[in-house]
This record gives sequence, structure tokens and C-alpha cells, in this order.
Amino acid sequence: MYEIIQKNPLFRGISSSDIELLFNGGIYQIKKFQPKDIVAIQGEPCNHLMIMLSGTVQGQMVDSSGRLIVIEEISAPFAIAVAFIYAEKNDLPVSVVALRDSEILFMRRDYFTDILQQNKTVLLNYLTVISNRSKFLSDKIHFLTFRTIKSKIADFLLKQSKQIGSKVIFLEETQQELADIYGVARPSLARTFKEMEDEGLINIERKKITLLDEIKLKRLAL
Amino acid sequence: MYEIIQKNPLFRGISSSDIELLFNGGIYQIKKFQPKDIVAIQGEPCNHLMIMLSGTVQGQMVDSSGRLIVIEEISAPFAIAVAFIYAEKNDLPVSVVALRDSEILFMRRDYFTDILQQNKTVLLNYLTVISNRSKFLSDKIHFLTFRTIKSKIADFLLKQSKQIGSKVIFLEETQQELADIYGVARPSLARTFKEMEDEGLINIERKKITLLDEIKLKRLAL
DNA sequence: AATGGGTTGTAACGAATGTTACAAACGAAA
DNA sequence: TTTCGTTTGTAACATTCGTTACAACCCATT
Repeated sequence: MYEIIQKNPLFRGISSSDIELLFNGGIYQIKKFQPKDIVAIQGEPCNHLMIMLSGTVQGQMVDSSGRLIVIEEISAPFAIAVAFIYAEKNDLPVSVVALRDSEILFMRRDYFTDILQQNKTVLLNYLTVISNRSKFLSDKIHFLTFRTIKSKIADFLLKQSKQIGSKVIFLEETQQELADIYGVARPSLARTFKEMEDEGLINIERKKITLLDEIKLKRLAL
Repeated sequence: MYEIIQKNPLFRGISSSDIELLFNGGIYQIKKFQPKDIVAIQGEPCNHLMIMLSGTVQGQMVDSSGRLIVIEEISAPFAIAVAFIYAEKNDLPVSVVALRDSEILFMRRDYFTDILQQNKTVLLNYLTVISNRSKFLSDKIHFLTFRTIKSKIADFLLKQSKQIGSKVIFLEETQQELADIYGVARPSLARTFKEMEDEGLINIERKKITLLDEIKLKRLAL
């Protein structure tokens, strides 16, 4: 277990033995979840730090018409709800749902506060993690403000392409999963992909997408 | 100046004299801005903490079609960019524009880090501030995922009403300003207001809005 | 090879929103 | 009071997207 925790950004640079010392005294609890189990519910207060020990969960928001929007996926060794436990209104903004068999370590905020005060490295790590988190959320807002689906797709494809360093992208998600990430309807997504192909921006062969005109794509994504 | 800084949530519970000590040694710089002056530009790295000493600024995002989205307004004695200075990719997600004559204190991240290490109260304040910030951004995302303008308006009116404790709301913003906050077109906003009046949800007399059917409004806003 | 569940492609239609334009109403300053 | 810039109300039309439905396709299993 401590090897996994050691890989968590919060405990970067801390030795296994130090982690063992910090976690000593039964200050945590480990729960197991199966796929589709609900780990935490949108709107409920969040007083625990949750560290993924194995598996994957998904942060989901539901809007007024019942549409599902996937905010993010989190796998071991990362943590959930890091940024909320110290907020004055600390109710969770998302529901957390297990995608696979998962083990999650729960630690009460008080105990985590003790760790922060005991260990300066963890504290500085925490500052970085929570700042990155704000950046992530801001980027998400930026993404959601794209008005057209075409802009969202252009942004998504360019980021993917940059990340893997190739103009040929193999999609790992189904159209439905992409649609949930974008917060759009699946057929609308497919239609837009086709329009972009017709316009010569990309080439699509099922899951394989080739970027043909990056200049126009960049213009679409700002 | 120190009286203003003392009112900033980061320095809550710190005495004026202690603040004077912390800020001693020319570790900051004060700049003045006039309305429409640009304080910081979207996409540029952000290595300074900025504390408003007077005036008001606005955080704005621009999307691919040139639409302006107002993320927030910040006035003295609050701070700007608190949540980003420690992020690994610390480029600002918004542009900051002065709305009124403003004085802003700039402090390099290094110096602020020193303060965090010197003073535990400031550190704990910082954790709360940055957590609140994440909560704010998440709420913003939740708001942006409302698909219809009607839902956005319902959510906005209910929050306003709850805040002032009255069913009668006097709008402080122009329609254009509201449209920028919502990320919608101004005539679309006016049309939707009218539709909601036709449906008996609200009553509108120019800037005065009366909530008539809170149950249906709540259903719209989830 | 045949079957069946899931994924993708596509079309028709309606709903929501954006765009543009202009008139009416307001309010501050002359 | 008049004037002028700003704000609001409203309409017509275009665009984008959602909804629903169904066929084509893929692929793992039988």
C-alpha cells in the first residue's frame, strides 16, 4: 500500500518509512467499490481525503435536464476531492462513481491537517496539487465556453495530437464517452465529425483520425 | 495600506504590526490602473500574487468566436490569481481588466512563499482561500453546464433571492453584463426573460424582478 | 459461418439560441 | 425641456444542436 501512496503527488519525495510513520495509528479506512458503485454524491459535504489505491473512478455532474457531464477520470495513485476539504462550503460539486473494481483510502480532514503540519514537503506538495487543480478547472471552464461542437473537437484533437506528437490519433473513447465529456449529444458529435471531414480538416477511419489542416483547426479552437 | 491588507482573507487574524513586519523590505510593488487598463493577459505566466488595494477588476475569458465571458469581478481588499501561482503550468486562464481606478500590490511568488513559511496563520488562511476558489470554479462549471438560458436565469434569480432574503430583486447589472456572465447573446437573454414572464414565473418591471412561482423556478434550476 | 450486443453513420425534424436590425424607453447633461 | 448616448424590447431569419429512429458495421462468442 505504501508504495502506491508514495506515487501520489501529495507524497512525492517522502520515503516509504516516513509515509508509514505518518499513516500510523489507524487514522485511515479502506473501502472497496465495484463498477457503478457510488463513492460520493454531488451536494454532500466532503470531510475526507480520498486516495485511490487501485482502480478508476469518474467525476460526474448532472445538469437540470438529466444530461451527464463527465468532468474527469481519476485512477490510482491519485486522490479525490483534494481541493475541497478545506473550503468553507465543502459540499462536493460532483458525484464520484467507480468505473472498475477500486480500493480507496479515506482519511478524515483533521488527520490530514496533522500530516500537513508535521511534514513540510507534503504541505508544499499540497499547494502544488491544489493549484494544479484550479488550473484544471479553469481550463475546463475555457473548454465549456466554446460555443460550437466544432470548436470543442478542434481543441480536443489538437491537444491529443500535441500530447502524442503525431498527426494521427487513435481514439480510445467511444463516441458516447466523448459526447459525455463534451456535454453534447452523440449524433451531434458524429455529424460534426463528418462535417469536419467534408471540409477537409480531418480524415476519419472509424477510430483513426488524421489531422489534415492544422491551421484551420487552430483557428477554430482559438 | 496595511489596514486594507488586514481585511484580505489571506491575512485574517494577523495584526497590523505583524503585517508590517511581513511586508517589510521592499518585497512588493504597487501599480495604478485606470478603467479598461489591462492588468494581466490570458495565457501569460503568472508569478505574482496581486492584492487589490482599491478599485475593481474583472476576470474575462475570450472564446474562439470572440465572445466575452466574465468569470468574476474582484474588488479591494481581495486578491487576484491566488490559486495559480503554485501551479506547474501557471499561465493565467483569464485576462484581468480594470473596471475602475485601481491600485494593486504585486508580490513575487518567492517572497509570498517566505511569508507562508514564516507565518502559520497565513498558511492556513491560504489553504482555505484556495479551496474556496476551487469550489467557486466548480460551481461555475456547474452553471455553464445548464443547457438552456431559462435554467441559467432560474438559478441566478433563486441565488440572488436567497442572498438578499426577498422575492423582489433589483438588478444591478445591465442586460449586456448579465449576458456576458451567462455567456449568451443579449437579445436571447431578453427574449427568455419575456418568455418566463409570459409563463407566470416572474414579473419584470425594467430592473425590478419579482419571483412569482419559486417551485417551478427551482424545477428549472434542478 | 452465424448470432447478437454494442458502436457508428445518417437522416428528418423540432427546439434553442445567435445575428442583425430597429424602435421605444430611460437618464444624465446641457 | 431638450438632447443624446445608453439600455431595453422586439421581430425576422439563420445557425446550431438535440431528439428520435433506424440501418450499417464491427467484433467477440458460439
